[in-house]
Amino acid sequence: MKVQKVSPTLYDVAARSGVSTATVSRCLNFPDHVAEPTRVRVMKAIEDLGYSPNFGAKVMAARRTNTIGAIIPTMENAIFARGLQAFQDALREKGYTLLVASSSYRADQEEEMIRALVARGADGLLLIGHERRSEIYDFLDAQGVPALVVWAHDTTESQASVGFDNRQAMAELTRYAISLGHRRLALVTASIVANDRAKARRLGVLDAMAEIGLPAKDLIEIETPYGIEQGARAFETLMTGSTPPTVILCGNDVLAVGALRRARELGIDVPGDVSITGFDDIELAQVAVPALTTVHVPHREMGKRAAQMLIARLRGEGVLHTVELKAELKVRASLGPPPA
Amino acid sequence: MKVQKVSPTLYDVAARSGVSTATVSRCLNFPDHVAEPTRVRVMKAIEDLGYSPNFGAKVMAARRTNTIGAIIPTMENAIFARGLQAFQDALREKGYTLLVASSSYRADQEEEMIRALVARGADGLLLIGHERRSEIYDFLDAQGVPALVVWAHDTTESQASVGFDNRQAMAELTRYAISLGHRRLALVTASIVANDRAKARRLGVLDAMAEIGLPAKDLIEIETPYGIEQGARAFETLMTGSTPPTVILCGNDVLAVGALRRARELGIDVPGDVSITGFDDIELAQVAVPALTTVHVPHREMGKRAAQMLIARLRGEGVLHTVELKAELKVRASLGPPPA
DNA sequence: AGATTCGTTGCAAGCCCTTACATTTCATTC
DNA sequence: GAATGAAATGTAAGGGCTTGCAACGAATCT
Repeated sequence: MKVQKVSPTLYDVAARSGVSTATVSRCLNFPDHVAEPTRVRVMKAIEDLGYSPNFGAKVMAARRTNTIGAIIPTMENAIFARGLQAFQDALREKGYTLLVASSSYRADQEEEMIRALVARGADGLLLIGHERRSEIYDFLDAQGVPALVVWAHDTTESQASVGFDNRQAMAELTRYAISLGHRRLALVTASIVANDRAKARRLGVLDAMAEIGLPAKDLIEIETPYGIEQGARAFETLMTGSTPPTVILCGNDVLAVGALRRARELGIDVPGDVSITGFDDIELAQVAVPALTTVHVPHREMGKRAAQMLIARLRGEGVLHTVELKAELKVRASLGPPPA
Repeated sequence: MKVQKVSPTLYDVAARSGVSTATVSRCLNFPDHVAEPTRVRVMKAIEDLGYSPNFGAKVMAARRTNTIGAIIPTMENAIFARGLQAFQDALREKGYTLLVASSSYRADQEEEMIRALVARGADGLLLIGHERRSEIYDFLDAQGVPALVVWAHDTTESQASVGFDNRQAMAELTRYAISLGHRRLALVTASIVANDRAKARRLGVLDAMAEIGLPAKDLIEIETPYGIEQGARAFETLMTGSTPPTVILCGNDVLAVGALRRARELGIDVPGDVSITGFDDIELAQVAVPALTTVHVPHREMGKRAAQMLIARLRGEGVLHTVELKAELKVRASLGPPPA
C-alpha cells in the first residue's frame, strides 16, 4: 500500500494560525501589509508545518511566473557566461528566476527555444542580437511577453536593446591596426548567417579599410564555425596561402586563441610575423600567449542594465528602451606593426 | 481605456474544433491516443487561434513541471558548462527543462538555491558534490524531490551519484609527478570548506606521498578562492618562499592557468624550473602555454548519464544509483622532471 | 459626538488545465 | 446478429493560490 505524502497547503497554515488564507498569502507576498503579531503567528505555523507554496497554483493564480528566459547561442564557453551571471544576479535580487537555453547559433533552434520558454511561462525574454524572423517578434507581442536584445546596438532596429555598436568597435580596432602600418588584412569570422553581431563586425573592418581607400575585395575572409580548433585551421589556411596577411582580425576571442595556438605550433611569431586580434575580452584573452589585443565588451554592465530594465517593464514601472554601452579597445601584445 | 488581451484557452480550442477539452489536451500530450482526423482538426484550431497552453494551469493540473534544477558553484567559467550542456541536451530530448542556479561556492547560498528551485517546482535536482547539511537531504526527501550528485564518486556516501573518484585521480597524477623525481610538492587548492571535491583531491596528493614515505607535513599548501588571479598570487607566494617546490599541483585548471601566467610574467620556466598541473581539463588547459598537464573529467558522459538516470527515476522507470566514471590523466608539457 | 480615514483582515471568485472514469463507437469474432 | 473488446471521446472533479472588494475597528479630524 502506498501512502501518499501530502504537502500542507495554505488552508492548513490558515487553520493552524487562525486567520484566512488571504492573510497567509499576504504574509508571504507582502509582509508589510500584515500586522506584526499576526505575521509572527502565521510564520510560526508555516515553520511548524514545513509549508512550501505550491508553484503551479501560485503561477496560475498570479498569472505570472517571475521567471525570465534568456537564449544564448552557446553555453560552452565564457563569452556569454559573464554577462549572464550579472543578469541573473540582478534578477535574483528582485525575486526573479532566470531560465537559460542555448540555440547552438542556429536560428531554427533559437525560435524553438523562444516558444519553449514562453510556453514555460517566461514573463520576459533576453535575446542576443537583433536578427530573427519578424514572426517571432509578432508572436512575442501577441503573447504579451516583452523581449530585450543585448550584445548589439543598432539604431535602425526597432527592438529595444542594451548593447554596444559592434560595427564601430570593430572599425576602431581595425583603424588601430591600420595605423600601425597593416595593409594586408584578414578577417576570420564566425558564420554570419543569422548573426548580426558578426555581420556588423565585418562591416566595421570594411569601414576602416574604406577610410584609407582599401577596397573590400582586398580583405581576405574566412567564415568558420565557432571554436578554438576552427580558429586554428583558419589561421593555417591563411598563413599557408600565397600572400599571407600581416594581421588577422578574428570575430571573437575564441577563434583568435585558436589562431594563436596554431601560430605557436607552426613556429610563426606573433606579433613578429603576423598580428592577431580578437573580440569580447573574455578571460582567455588575457591568459593567451601573447596576450590578445581585443575589444572589451561590458558584459556585466550589460547584464545588469538589461535586468533592471526588463524588471521595470514587467512591473509596469517603465518601458524598454535602447541603451548604448561602450565597448573599449584593449591593446595587448598580440598586435604589433607588420613585419618589415 | 485598457484593452485586456486574453489568450485563448483549451475551451476555445475545444469549441472551435467541436470536441471536448479532454481531447484537445490529449492531442497535445498524447497525440497517438487521438484519431487522425480529430487530431488534424484540433491542431488546425490551435494554429488558427494561436493557442499556447497556460503554464501555470498545466503545472497545477499535472502536478509536475517537467523541470529539473541544477545548482553549480559558478557559471563564470567553463568548468561546469560542458557537463551542464550535455545534461541539458539530454533533458531536452526527453521534454524536460533545465533550471540552473549558482551558489558562488557558498554552502548557505546553495541551500537557498535548493529551496528556491524546489519552490519553483523542480521535479528533480542535480547537485555538485556530496557535502551539505543532512537537513537538506531530509528536506528534499520530505518534498519528494529526487536529487542526484555529480562530480564525485564516494562509496561511503549514501546519496546516489554519477561521477569519478577525485581522490584517486589526484593520487594518480601525484604518483606520476613523483615518478618523475619530484619530492618537493605544493598544492594550491580552492577553499576546502564545504567542498568535498577539493578535500578529496588533497587527500589524493597525500595518499601518493604516503606511498613513498613522504609525510603530510612536507606538502606545502595554499588555500585560495577561485580564480586565475588567485592562482597567480599563490604561485608567486610559493616561488618566492625559502624552499620553492619543484611541482605545483593545482586543484583545478583555472588556478593552474593563473600560476602559469605568473610564471611567465616572472620569467620562471615551466616545466624547466617548476612543473605545474591542473584538474578538470577544460579548454583552457590545452590552450595554455605550456599545455597543462591535468586530469580529464568526463564532463559530457557525466551530464548525459545523470540526465538519463534522473528522468528514469521521475518517470518511475528506475531508481537513482551510483555510477562511477573514469577520470583520466592527461600528460602535457607543463609537467616535467624537477630541475637538476 | 459624528464623520472620515486608515490599517487589517476575511470572503470567495476565479485561474485553465489534466486525468480517472464513464460512455460511445466500431470492427471482430463466434 | 449478438457478444466482445479495443479505441476514441466526453464528463467533470479537482488542484492551491491570488486578489478585488467588503467589512471592521481604531485612530484622527471636524
